[in-house]
Amino acid sequence: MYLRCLESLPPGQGGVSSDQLAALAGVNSAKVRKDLSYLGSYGVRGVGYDVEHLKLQIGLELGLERDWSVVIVGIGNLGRALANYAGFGDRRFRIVGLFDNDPDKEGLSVDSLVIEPMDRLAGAIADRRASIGIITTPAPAAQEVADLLAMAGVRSILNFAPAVIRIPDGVDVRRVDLSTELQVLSFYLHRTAG
Amino acid sequence: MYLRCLESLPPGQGGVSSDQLAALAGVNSAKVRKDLSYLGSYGVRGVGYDVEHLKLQIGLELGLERDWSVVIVGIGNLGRALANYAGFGDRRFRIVGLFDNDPDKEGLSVDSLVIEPMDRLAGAIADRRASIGIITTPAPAAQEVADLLAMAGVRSILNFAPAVIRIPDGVDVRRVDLSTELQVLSFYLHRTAG
DNA sequence: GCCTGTGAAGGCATTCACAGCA
DNA sequence: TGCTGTGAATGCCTTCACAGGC
Repeated sequence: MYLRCLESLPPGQGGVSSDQLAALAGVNSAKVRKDLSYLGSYGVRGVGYDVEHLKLQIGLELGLERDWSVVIVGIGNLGRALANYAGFGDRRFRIVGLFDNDPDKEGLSVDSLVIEPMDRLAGAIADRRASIGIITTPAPAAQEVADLLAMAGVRSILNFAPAVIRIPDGVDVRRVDLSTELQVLSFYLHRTAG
Repeated sequence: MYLRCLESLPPGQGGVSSDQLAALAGVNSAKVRKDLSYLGSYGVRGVGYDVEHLKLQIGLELGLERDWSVVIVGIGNLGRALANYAGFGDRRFRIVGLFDNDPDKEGLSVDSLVIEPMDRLAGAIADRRASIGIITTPAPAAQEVADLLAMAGVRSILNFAPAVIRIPDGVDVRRVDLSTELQVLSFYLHRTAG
């Protein structure tokens, strides 16, 4: 988030204080300083942080100095939207495969990639060295897809299916659940008089 | 999340224990009990919780006994995907408006709704009693859209734009940031070797 | 015997507050 | 004077552990 805030700064701006960054990120300035202190002591007392240096250091810490290859499984509306999504961090994340179990979709192309059948998934992950898998299937298929991904060597999964999936140790999952987000909003609306 | 887990249970299952629910949700059983205890004492010692009753109570707490009207601003790939998204909680959330500032998109229809220009946004929110707004614009437009939404009376915002937006008190924002999610995955991959 | 409800303990993240340095 | 870096204080969330009830 700090990286994003730094990138939104005008190019000329050489330095930034924890107060400024806190305002941009919507957090407390002490938190900014403590967070950034984990990277090392890159700030200058009385002055602030050097924007370019900080961007570089955060990028290094996040592992953004290299590209990561990504496969997407489940090419419905959401999968297609993600495949087209230009916002994937300056192309640090390269999409190298689209998979769907619907034979009718096989061979259709989305953003210069061709949709492949599920039986090619494991081979493709190995061949193309994919380490991230995105699941955009319906909920019932999510666990099976996660198993396939993990088995084939994917070590990080972004799960958009509305289901909790279980994976082996060493594989990391993050869940993005649109309908849960809406339900949380519903809760707040309901709470604050409604 | 518990609600989702309960809904995934076979219809016949009358009761459920905190241990079972914990396994489904991927959390500690003490946490389940503590969380559910905020709803009231609906469990029976030695037995567990009644599935149907629990679903009802959670739904009530979340404000899901009524429908909420939603507008989506920014009808690119992601906005379109969300408009089509059948998974919006059993239609508890009704999409009542699609808006985009691109004149070429005006009048196009998506899932039985027609894309409208931005100058109709405020009127539509008032007329159709929308209380939730979804922002799927590019980052630079997000703040302006958020201001418009808040001004027009929307009280909850789901922000998919990769930007931190500032809104008046009384308006609630949740952020879903796909590229941040990927960067977090990148961090873990980077961390755990290679 | 089994499972809930909950005080108490523990752990983690945030914030405070200020010493230290430019 | 201005702003960082960080111990100490705070507060929150999670987990433990067990009394209480079926």
